Amino acid sequence: MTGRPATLLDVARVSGVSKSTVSDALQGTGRVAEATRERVRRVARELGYRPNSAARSLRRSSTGSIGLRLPRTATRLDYYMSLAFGVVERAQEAGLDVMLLAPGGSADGLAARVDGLVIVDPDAEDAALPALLDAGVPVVTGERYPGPAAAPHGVVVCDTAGSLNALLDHVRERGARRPALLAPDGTSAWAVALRDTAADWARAHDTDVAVRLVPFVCSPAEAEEAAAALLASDPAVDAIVCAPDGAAPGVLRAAAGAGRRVGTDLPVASCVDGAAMRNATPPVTAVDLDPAGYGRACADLLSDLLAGTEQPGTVREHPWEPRLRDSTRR
Amino acid sequence: MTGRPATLLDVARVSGVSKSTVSDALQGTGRVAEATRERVRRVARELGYRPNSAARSLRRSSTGSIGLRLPRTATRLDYYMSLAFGVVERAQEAGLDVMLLAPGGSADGLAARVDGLVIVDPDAEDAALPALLDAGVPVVTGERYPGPAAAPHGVVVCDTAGSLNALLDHVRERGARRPALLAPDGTSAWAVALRDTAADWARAHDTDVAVRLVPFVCSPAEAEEAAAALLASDPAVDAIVCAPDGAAPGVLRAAAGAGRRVGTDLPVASCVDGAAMRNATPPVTAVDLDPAGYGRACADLLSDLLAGTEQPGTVREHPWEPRLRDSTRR
DNA sequence: TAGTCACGCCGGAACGTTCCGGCAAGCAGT
DNA sequence: ACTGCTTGCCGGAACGTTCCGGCGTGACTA
Repeated sequence: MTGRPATLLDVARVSGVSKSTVSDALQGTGRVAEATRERVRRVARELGYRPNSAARSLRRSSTGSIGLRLPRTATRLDYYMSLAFGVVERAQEAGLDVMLLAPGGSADGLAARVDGLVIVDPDAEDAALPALLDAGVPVVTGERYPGPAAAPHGVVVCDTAGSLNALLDHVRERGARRPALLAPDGTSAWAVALRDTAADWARAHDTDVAVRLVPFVCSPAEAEEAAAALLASDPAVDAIVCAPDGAAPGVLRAAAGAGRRVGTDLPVASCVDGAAMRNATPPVTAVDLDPAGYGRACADLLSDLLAGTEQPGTVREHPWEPRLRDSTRR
Repeated sequence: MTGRPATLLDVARVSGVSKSTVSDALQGTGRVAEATRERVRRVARELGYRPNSAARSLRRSSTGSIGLRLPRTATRLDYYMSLAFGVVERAQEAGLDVMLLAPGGSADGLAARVDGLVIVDPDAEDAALPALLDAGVPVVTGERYPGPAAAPHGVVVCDTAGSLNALLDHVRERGARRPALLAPDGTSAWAVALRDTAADWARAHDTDVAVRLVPFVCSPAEAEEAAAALLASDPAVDAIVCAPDGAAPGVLRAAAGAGRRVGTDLPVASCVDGAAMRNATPPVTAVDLDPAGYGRACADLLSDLLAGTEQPGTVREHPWEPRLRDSTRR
């Protein structure tokens, strides 16, 4: 039982065949009589045989693992954690291990240790990304890479425009005629898409959407200030949609401060769901980005790419789901 | 530049020595003239040589990577994410890769793929843990393992009792004479330590600490209900310390509902810091468990164990830090 | 009866590294 | 000049797997 682990050769000796046959029997490759295959399997099980992954990697020149790189961000950590678990689960189904990469770390010799890479929310500012994208292994990014480097082999995107439209339509249905958007500043793909979408929606509905910029990583205090200024300068605003997570609680406070009742005369919604939305008073309507599913989708695409069952350059879309809560209920 | 990656043999050929010498030169092992060593290093750099980790693992029979297992918990995800990054950073310094393990997954053949394991907040209910602890590789747990299995080779603990005492002392300094504790139910090591500590502190200060049980994973709504009941049934309570994260916002709401002013006549503090504490109104005094540092400490102990510079059975303590905020300010 | 073919299995060579034993040359001490 | 030691380097064997070519056997065909 204990002692040095059983090798292919041990199994071969015990079951009275050659190591090649054992390998074939266990892998399902080559030509092996069904009876032999069964016997070998049984012996392997009895000896507790575990293939040595290092030897296998060496021979196959593939490591059986993928790298996962997450952004180092103060907020949204729980979102990324769920996403990471999604990646791990899907990867495991494909027999792949997941290596967690340091958010700041370099690509140093990484290509030799992973078969592929999942990079979540790639940032144009991240100096290590070009090297990672060029590491010689398939790369899937979660959201598009806005930076200057080779395009990844696969991308999984979320329909930012669609979800913001849905939110705006929703508050309009609730009677809002002049919704406002607390949008993130900066030139990230997400921020730009949000602002464009708000403008398009306003045009389509022949109205205005007041856009107030807040920091990309937005504390409730900053959001409160922005929302308070918004409500003070433009009292006609009759709904607030806020984009960065962490912003909604601040908006709620600003609304209370301005004497507006959230849900009844001021619907509030958020583009990003999370514990803070569910637990706010009142709970805030939000778009659920399904981080675990998103992670699964990334790993899924990467494993298809690795298996060759999907073309490089593929872009897949991951669905979102509105969560309607009291903050937009009359 | 591109093409198949350079091997030891390539470097050897170019620099005119044998592969053994190249290996020795690059590893710093064996006896190599300084001039030769320098030349080999230069050639290796020029050829872009990266050691093949599979081959190295095979030969050394060590994989160069450790496994990280996190609990699957709805709350505290951001805490665990920071912790994970801490593990990765420290592991990287030791030249180790970190494999993220699926929270639910089994130990299946894992020992063959990692040199060691970090298991965070091991749960007695977790059926896979005994197998993991017995996987044949060194294991470090973050917090003690309360279950029935071999003890891990290393443990990093946080001084729960000390931090709760500090919090109770702090509110007492602020004038509280009859503090209450919202404690987690269940028999986890943490929950038990908290309740015992509260009893000890009460005895030492010749007073009572009203203890109200809330779920281990506690939503603000549940905490609000518990706190409201507490304040209603025992109006003499003049401070509330809450243990599970996520509870404090509910306590704040309950206090407002009972007409108490947090910070002035009702200090509130939390045993676990987080974004929700910092961003609450008022911000809540809490114990900062420094998750990233905690993760580093776990990886640090494991790497010492792997290097043989630390004895199996070692228990190390990770320091905590009080964060005093307005919720306990007069 | 000979030729052909599929089947079942085997041997050996890789994969790229580390590590051990050994060998030649140089140098000091007898 | 012989011994003994150190220095610098090398060859080869191992690690455990996969994969390719090949070989004997029996069945089927002509």
